[in-house]
Amino acid sequence: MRTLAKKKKPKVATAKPQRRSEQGADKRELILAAALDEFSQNGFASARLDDVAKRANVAKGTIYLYFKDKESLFQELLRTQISPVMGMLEAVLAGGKDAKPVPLRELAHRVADLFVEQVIATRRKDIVRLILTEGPRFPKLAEFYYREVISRGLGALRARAERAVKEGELKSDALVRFPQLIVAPALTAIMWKSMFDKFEPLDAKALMKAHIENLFDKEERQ
Amino acid sequence: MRTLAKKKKPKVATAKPQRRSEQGADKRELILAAALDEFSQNGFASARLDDVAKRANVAKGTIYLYFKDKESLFQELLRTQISPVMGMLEAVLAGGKDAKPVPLRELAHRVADLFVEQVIATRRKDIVRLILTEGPRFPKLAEFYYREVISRGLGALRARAERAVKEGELKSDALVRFPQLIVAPALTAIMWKSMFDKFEPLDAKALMKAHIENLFDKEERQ
DNA sequence: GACTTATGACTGACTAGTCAGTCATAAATT
DNA sequence: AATTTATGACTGACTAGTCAGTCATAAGTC
Repeated sequence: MRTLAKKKKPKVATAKPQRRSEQGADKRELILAAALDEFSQNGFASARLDDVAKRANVAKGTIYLYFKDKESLFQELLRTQISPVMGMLEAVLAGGKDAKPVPLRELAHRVADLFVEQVIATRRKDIVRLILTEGPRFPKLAEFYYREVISRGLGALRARAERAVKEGELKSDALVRFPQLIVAPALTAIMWKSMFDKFEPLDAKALMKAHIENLFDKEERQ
Repeated sequence: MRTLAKKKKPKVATAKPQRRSEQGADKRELILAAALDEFSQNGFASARLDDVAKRANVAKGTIYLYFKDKESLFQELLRTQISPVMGMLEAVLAGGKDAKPVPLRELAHRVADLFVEQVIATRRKDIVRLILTEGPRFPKLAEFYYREVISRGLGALRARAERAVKEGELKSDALVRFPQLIVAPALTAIMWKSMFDKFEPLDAKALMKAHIENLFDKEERQ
């Protein structure tokens, strides 16, 4: 028995694809990509690590050099893949914090565009779907997401909605009480695309646009 | 192999809790109820039929007297539990078909109430969640739902929205193009309740009310 | 710079455990 | 006693996780 095998995670700090097999895209990334495919196709329980390994062109044991077990691989996948989006989201929400205040309506369009382009149109939508579908069975994950993504995102939206009410951009406080209403159609779009798109394709961008116009248009129609 | 086991379904027509063990709620129903618990707690793949049997106070073999296999049990569960709701829904949507036309706004409130009371507040919300989460892995099921529930429901909503536009109740055709927008928050509420309710409880009824007011309120504000 | 030794990333056959589905037998019913 | 309904021990397919061994490369030695 290898006495040190416990906390392995080699190269965690370097991030360089070093030595042996120079084309060597980092194995870790290969495995994560393969895992996304398998998990989003089969769900956590039915996904086989043998298949992940095969897809990543790696032996099964290699997975265990980089991840403690199946669940760690899964959770790490879901955690790491969202942070870039959160970064962008925060940038968008912050934009206009200082100088001229961007109207909430404009902000909503930007957030929607970001979401459509960076999530719904990419494989990240599968990440979101996995969180929605497997979340209830992984309390740690649900808590992480609530803390890091949901409460932050909705908190920011709520703050902007509050300001919009004060400044007269919004007449109703519905969005302050339920900022979820701003993003609800985005979730619906994700679920739709993964189940019903083959029967009736959905234009997510148009959907979000129509939704936001619904929320704001009438405000301005005197 | 029992040659008849294929299309078994004993007593399928009677629907009476008959004979033996007079407290005897029909075994079939017992099994379905237990299955809902296990499946919604663990998902299809991780749910164990041993546990379903235990919960239903029945031997494992008994399950196979009533259902062909695990997947049949699952699919039948999801199919049968929604039809009563569809019945109610159709009643609501038909109400006002003949005499005085109920405004779409009023209709939306009724649909929302129905959904909140009959689905979100009950164990049926778990049925919907299972459909959303497992649907992609059961194409037959997804197709069934699209055909029997989604396209019908959205079709009805779309027709009413069209009329509302013609009659001036709605200024925008957004709801005609995307009737999904009417129900999106309901799905969000279901997902929220199963993942985040313990961190931040959501008042689904108030959410739906705020949403519908958002959609219609401003139309009428001169 | 050739030759030897050391390293550790990588492999995949193997183990131990799980669970859907079966079936010989028993109980209940008619 | 014949038939229907129920039981639960059992089987076999499947898979997460392990670990002894391999080998490409790096480091040390002359």
